[in-house]
Amino acid sequence: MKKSLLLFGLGGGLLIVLLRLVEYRFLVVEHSVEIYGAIIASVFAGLGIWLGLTLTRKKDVIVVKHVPAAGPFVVNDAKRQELGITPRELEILGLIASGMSTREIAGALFVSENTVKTHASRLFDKLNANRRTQAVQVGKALGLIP
Amino acid sequence: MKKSLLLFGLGGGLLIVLLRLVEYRFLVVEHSVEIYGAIIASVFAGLGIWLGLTLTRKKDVIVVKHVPAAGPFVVNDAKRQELGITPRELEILGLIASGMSTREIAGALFVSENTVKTHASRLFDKLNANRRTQAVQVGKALGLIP
DNA sequence: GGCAGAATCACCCGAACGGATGACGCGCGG
DNA sequence: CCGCGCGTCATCCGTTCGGGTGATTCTGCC
Repeated sequence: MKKSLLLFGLGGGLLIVLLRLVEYRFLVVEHSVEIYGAIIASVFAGLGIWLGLTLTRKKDVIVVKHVPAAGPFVVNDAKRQELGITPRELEILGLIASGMSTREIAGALFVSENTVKTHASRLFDKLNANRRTQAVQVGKALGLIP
Repeated sequence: MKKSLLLFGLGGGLLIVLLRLVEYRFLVVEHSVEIYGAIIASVFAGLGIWLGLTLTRKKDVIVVKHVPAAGPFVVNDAKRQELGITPRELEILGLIASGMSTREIAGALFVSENTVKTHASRLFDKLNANRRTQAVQVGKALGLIP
């Protein structure tokens, strides 16, 4: 924090000196005072914002309590069919959401990893996802998984 | 927030006009440019600080969509600290859960991908996860994320 | 004023994942 | 019977992840 203030001060000083040095070269023309002022204003406004942010950061921390969830989950079958997602694919989605890897899923379902990958690919396609985490997120949003 | 910006702009404009009006009355003396600049700098630095503060206070306005009886979510801070998970790591967890890739997260937080990877690694460590989907699942189970 | 915890960034490597494509078998309905 | 949807399996290739290590800067706190 001290460093921030120091930098701010130095920056300000430097800017003023700098502007002073060039004022008769580029800036002092008819009515240039406004321009000069505007530049200083902009720069210092920016610096001020930065300083304000730097000085006051670190304060979030939210408190809370846990929310017990809703009733028993039922799949949104309408949505499922609407998107053309097959039961098997939905099954894979569930397992993905539970944090399992492709290999683990293959093992659990007694199929090859390639098969799981294929299902997953088609699933991602139908969900407009290209990452499994994204697929999970979308799946939840659509009520396909708990 | 829009209002803040508006006020800021208006204030700035007014100040410039004001300074312009009085510049030949009180300020234009020998070497007054520095004084003029310093005043503007100070004022705008102050304004910037204020703006920065105003703009960034209160920023958690998450969603909570169509879920039936679930109250607004709040982090299980006890659990967080118990596991030694830092706020930053928790932030990364949230973004991961929302389906973002490492690269996207890096872009969103204005840090390098390496940094995100480091946070994620430590996070997985603390959550005993070795896949991001697993981390998400565990995180949800512990009430760290919605 | 210095130490401990964070946050930041970097590089490497092997494993996992995602995308594209092709193929085969099976059951069901026209 | 033939097509179609579904489930199954495969290979290739490029990208992303995860894990390991190390280093530097801030920042909070005693």
